[in-house]
Amino acid sequence: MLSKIVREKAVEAIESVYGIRFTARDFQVNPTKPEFEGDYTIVLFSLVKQLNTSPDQLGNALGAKMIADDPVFFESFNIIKGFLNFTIKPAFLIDMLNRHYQDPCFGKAPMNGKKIMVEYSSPNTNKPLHLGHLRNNFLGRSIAEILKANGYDVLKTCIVNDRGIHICKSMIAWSRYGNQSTPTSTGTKGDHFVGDFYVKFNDAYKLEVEGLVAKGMDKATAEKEAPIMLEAQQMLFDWENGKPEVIELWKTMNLWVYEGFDTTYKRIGSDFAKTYYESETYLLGKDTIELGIRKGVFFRKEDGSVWIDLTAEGLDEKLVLRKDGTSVYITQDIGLAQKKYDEFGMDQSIYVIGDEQNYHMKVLQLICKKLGLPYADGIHHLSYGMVELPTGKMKSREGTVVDADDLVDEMISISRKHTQNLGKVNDFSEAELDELYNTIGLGALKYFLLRVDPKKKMIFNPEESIDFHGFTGPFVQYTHARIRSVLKKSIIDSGLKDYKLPLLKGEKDLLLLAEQYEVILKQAADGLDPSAIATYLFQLAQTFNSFYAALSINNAENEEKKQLRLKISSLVATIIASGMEMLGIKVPEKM
RNA sequence: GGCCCCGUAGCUCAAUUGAAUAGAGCAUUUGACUACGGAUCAAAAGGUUUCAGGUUUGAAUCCUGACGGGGUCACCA
Repeated sequence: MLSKIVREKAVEAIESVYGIRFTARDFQVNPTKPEFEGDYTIVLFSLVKQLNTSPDQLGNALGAKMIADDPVFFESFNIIKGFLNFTIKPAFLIDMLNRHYQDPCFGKAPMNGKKIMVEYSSPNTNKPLHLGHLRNNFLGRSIAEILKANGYDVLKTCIVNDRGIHICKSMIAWSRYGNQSTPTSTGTKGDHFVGDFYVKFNDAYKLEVEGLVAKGMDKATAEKEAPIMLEAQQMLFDWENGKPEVIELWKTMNLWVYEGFDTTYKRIGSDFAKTYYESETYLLGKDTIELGIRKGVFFRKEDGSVWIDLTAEGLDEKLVLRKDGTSVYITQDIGLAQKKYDEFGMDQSIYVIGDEQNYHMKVLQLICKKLGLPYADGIHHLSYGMVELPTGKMKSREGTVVDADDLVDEMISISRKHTQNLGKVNDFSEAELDELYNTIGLGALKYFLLRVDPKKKMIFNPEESIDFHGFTGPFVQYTHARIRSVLKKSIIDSGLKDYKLPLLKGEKDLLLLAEQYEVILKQAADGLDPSAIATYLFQLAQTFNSFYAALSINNAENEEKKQLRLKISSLVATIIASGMEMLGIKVPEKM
């Protein structure tokens, strides 16, 4: 961690020269901009004021002192307009290179004894997964990997919304229009099969409402009185009362969906240590509500419904239990939070949920805090933005949803086309080719969704397919394959112990960049932000490709340079493989 | 309407969380394979960071206001 080392050395130097102890946060240390000479820069302005001196005076005093104290670490310094730039001696970088050039654990932290739960995916069992779910799945999976690399004991969980009125809608539609067909009998993937009936329900519902309105009923009443809707509500009632044929149908249809989800999850690489089903947890939380009433956190209105008053916190009054005693969404979440904590006792719990639920999650955490629950502070909502089309939000009712399976298929088929055009893997078997197409197609898709800041909504244009050139997954994968190919042509010996030649720009750039990997990993974990890694890996790959074009590796000027560049290449490939793994993306040896 | 989020090149995104001349990719134009992989590299062009004020040595970043876009305010989940 060069920036940290420079910072610490600066703190010491200031103390010994001026007798004042600063903390590391009082001033900034950045990598030096390429147009200036140096590797790391101390920004002097914030110090000047408190030390009552000029930037030049401070810079000279600090620079001289730091070089005198650490002549083996710092080579030189210069001051430009309040910026103190240091050049680092190669020895530090060479030492790092020797230790880590093929170390898969480079940059990762040792176990810290903390347990984190990451809940993600959380699908409904009434329709297939779409592009928004993909962002959720990739984010959740990636965050889990990043936290693991930072020393946490990570537990991936998923809550399946397998119950409720929306599920009954598919069931009603199938009863009415299904004619006993099944995914097998129609050759349809189970989740799509059920999803189609969900659409059928909405079509039929719309027609019935229109019919009632035509007969003179007002729209709001018609929406409540449409026979198909009443049927669905009756079915939900029957389900809750355990009516055998309803439960039977529900089980059958859910099974179809799970088979479909399973296939998709396997393809995209989502897995969970524990899956919760809402049908098994929706009654939880009621006793917590009772506890809250006793504690005075909640209050009961005359009609029997239970509420919490959050107006003091700038929010509203929020219902936590219906007047008939049944639970609402938040009641279940309160219960599930408790259950998870009872089962796993984690220090933190991360919910990967879209930003349309910001308010809900705020309320959830606030309630847990007011109840004095031990896990309240550990709740963290990883709120991500919607994936939108150029025309706006995706809407299932308007058929403007980008289906996950379709998109994955398309990505794989594009990667097949590209690969075949290039014709570099003619020695691959059919099975190897299929795996390669998968690796590249999914790599492009995952990288596309993970390279932007999770908090921001992003736009996906289905008209233009996802790119395979430039700032993309395949670019990074290509760089890895290229390095592996070069490395196969030579042997790395154990030399370089006393490397004395100066480092060329391309060589030093890569070493400095590689050195930052550890900091990037930490940043990604602290900010729950995989895009930090995606951006970094692209920069690393790009820097390598420039280096590759400018300097020969296997035909270097001498053996020492050759070994240096082989090791640098190996380090870069190691970091790419490690970083891509955190994004859930595989890297091929050849492509 | 209340509350929350967002507005950066033609398009999609960055900017080390307040620092030096705001960076990439795509698209456009030009150049580079008998040196290790051209899914690459080198270069050109593209910006009043929505607008108007303010704080600061320093603002895309912080504050105020306007304009534009989105989310949310269910006894739905």
